[in-house]
Amino acid sequence: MDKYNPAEIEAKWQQAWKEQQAFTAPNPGNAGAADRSRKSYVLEMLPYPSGTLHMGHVKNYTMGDVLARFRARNGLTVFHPMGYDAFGLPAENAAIKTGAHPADLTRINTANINQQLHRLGVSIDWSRELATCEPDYYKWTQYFFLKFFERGLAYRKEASVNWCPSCATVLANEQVVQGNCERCSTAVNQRSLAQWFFRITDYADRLLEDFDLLKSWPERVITMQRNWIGRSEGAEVVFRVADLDLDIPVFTTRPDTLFGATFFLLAPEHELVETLVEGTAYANPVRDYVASAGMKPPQGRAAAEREKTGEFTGRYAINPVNGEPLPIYVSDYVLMEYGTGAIMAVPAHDQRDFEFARKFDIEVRPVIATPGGAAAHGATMTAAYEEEGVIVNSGRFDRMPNREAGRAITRWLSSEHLGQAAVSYRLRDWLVSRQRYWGAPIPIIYCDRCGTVPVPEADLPVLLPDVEDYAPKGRSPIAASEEFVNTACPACGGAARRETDTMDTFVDSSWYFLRYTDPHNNREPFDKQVVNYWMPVDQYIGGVEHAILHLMYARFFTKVLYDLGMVDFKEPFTNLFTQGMIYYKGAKMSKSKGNVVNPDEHVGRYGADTLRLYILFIGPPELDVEWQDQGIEGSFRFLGRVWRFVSEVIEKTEALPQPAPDFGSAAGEAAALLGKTHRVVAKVTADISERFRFNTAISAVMELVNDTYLARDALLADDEGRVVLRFVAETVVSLLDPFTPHLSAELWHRLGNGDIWKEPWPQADWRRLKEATFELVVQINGKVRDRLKVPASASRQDLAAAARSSSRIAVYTEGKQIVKEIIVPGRLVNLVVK
RNA sequence: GCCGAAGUGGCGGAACUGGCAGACGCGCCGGACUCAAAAUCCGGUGGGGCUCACCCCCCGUGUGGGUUCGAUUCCCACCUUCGGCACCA
Repeated sequence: MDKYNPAEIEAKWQQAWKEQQAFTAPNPGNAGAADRSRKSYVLEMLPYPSGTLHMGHVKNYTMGDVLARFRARNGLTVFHPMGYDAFGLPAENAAIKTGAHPADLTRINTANINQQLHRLGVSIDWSRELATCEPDYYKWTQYFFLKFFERGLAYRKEASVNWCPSCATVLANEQVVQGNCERCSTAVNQRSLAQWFFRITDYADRLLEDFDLLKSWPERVITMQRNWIGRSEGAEVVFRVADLDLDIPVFTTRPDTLFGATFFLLAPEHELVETLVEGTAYANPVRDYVASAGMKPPQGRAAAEREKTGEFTGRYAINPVNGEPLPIYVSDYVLMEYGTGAIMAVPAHDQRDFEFARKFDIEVRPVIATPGGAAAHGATMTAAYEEEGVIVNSGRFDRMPNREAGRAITRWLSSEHLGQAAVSYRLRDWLVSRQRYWGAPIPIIYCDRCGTVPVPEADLPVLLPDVEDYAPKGRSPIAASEEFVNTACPACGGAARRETDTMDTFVDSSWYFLRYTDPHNNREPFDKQVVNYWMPVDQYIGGVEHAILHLMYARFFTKVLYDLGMVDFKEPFTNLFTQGMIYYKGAKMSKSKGNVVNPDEHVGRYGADTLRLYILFIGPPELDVEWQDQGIEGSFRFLGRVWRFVSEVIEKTEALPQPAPDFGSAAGEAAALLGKTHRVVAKVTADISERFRFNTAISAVMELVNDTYLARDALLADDEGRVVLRFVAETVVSLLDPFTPHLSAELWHRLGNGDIWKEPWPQADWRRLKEATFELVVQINGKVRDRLKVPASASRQDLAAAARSSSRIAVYTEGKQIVKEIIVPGRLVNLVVK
């Protein structure tokens, strides 16, 4: 018997898969293409090629591979492609440091990751491999930008935007975490710049509605997106400024409190601030206030605990419901980015307004009383009343429940043309410009005569030019390339300049899953029939850190493409699984903390199969788990145990009579082991397909191997036993295949069979699942007092009788009365005694 | 502050619909094999008590209550940890 040598067999089978193109999935119309009802698109989030794969990647790709291999062996045509999210800052920053070209660095890194993925043995259709930084990919990213532009979904505007001083580029709202850059954690500040946006806000309602189309998305991911979109229903109400010919609309979710408004607020950035104070004595203090608000970092301004500040403008806004003049203040707790940048303030029913009113000594006027009681007194209230209640002090709306009053007031405003029902969103348009080098150039040309002109489709791709210096200087490095910038206007032929910003790399990854379906198409981004055949993705797997960013952008992109008639589906990812992180020494693995476990080292020492097995055995895949250095040793030992057991079976069963005898006569230990085998088949199948519980699937196979070792000597004694052992060996090898494909391929072959990845998945024989006897638990008053071996066929009466006649039970029932019997067939009998 | 997830042996974790808590693995202890060691195989391993021959009893799933014949599982309150959002009108 030779020793388990993972290095040797893994190289051998990886070579075999490569030569046979074992995991190539043919497109419709080609030989071997399956009926669409049998397709399964299994996808893991594509890696950013930053040098090497880390353990999170190993977990992600192993999980995807287990599903892909499992589904393939269950008769599905599996589509399992891979690519690289290859544009982005790390390569560019490395280029700045070393002087190498980002393209060269990226090529080295993607090649390395390709090698690592091959060494992991993942069943990828490599014929569809792509990198988002290749011109034949980003040509189509630019093409989509033009399509968005045509539809008015890509637009340029001057706006206050997030600026990361360290990355020297602007960021989308989604890429600012707690006021810091999502990538480098530097504090983000605001700059006013002309930038390109995608109109994702137009799709806010559809992004919300279509959650209904998503199956098995984790609730928390949907909740995070829902909160991020932040839809609020309310009303827009127009206030007129006294003495000036000016109307200012406000958005409110509480039209029911309109009669309680006692002042009015503008955001410091509001365009009418200057108009209100110009030429008055209030001008200078207000201007000073606006200027100081602009200096504050946004996260400081957003602190709820901060004391309210503001400045009176000397002007008054007329409350449309009662004609009352409300003093207009400027305050930085009003955000220009939300609603209209102006609010009516109702201190009695909004805590923020309440704090402001107390500080500036403004009247607090309650208009909602507690449901059965009275309204508070504005002068003595210590906090705003934000609960539901009954309307008071509001003229003819008095005594209405407040929610109903809100609707009635909105209707009245609408009929008087003073306002209407309105919806507001927290979601902002997606800022896609980046002032960096390593990304897809935005295909736009600026002409003095013709204005903003899209690059004609025939001229795509707009190639990224080579430049001398990649260092960020607050504008894109490609702006330094005269050759690139200066061009002819496609409309008039006159001198014009190219846009020099590149696109956010999240644009690249918003459609890569579509390109996989038709990656070599050079006439269009993909063939419509082909994309509709493979899409949507049946199972998407990735980290929860993309809950909002990538997953929302990709959903948006897909909806736009649907509207363009390019795809026939509205959602890209039908099922989503978000994996937990791997911790080490109590913390996330990170280079700066120095607690990184390198996958290559473990593949080198134990082999890929051991690593794959261990990373799934360690715990439930959706939870964060702790990496244990000694734990992987156990997985390696287990595979050695499987290897020795199967090798021994091969030796001892060579001379078996052919054809093999039927199991029908199996009895005793042979029958017990057969039963166990079928139960394990059923459990592993269910754990993989229904629950994603790979850890318990693996432990079930371990149990089977343990049982087999104990029964081995007895079973080797006769032919019938040997036949059973051989069956168990084949089943173990087959069940492990999704987890340890190299080991299984090798042992399956040695057992005298063909290629295991082409074999059907084992089926549990339902007749053998049931055990002949079971252990009946007998409880007295809920405490376990005895266990009895009883036949599985025993009736309820039999169980009760068996329980009562137990000598151990007699001790507890003697001299007492059995007041109740609870009988759970197949499990227990509980006797309640008094 | 609001929303969500999680708290089980020395450690990672299991217990699927309310029914034997601790499967499986790590670690540790003991035995077999060996001149010896490694590897391997077998057994033990929540805490406490006992007439400790493994018979039996008590306690035990973050804390305190509740529902139930019976609760890791359901309900209420609280504590801790981790994620998300956070002056969004």
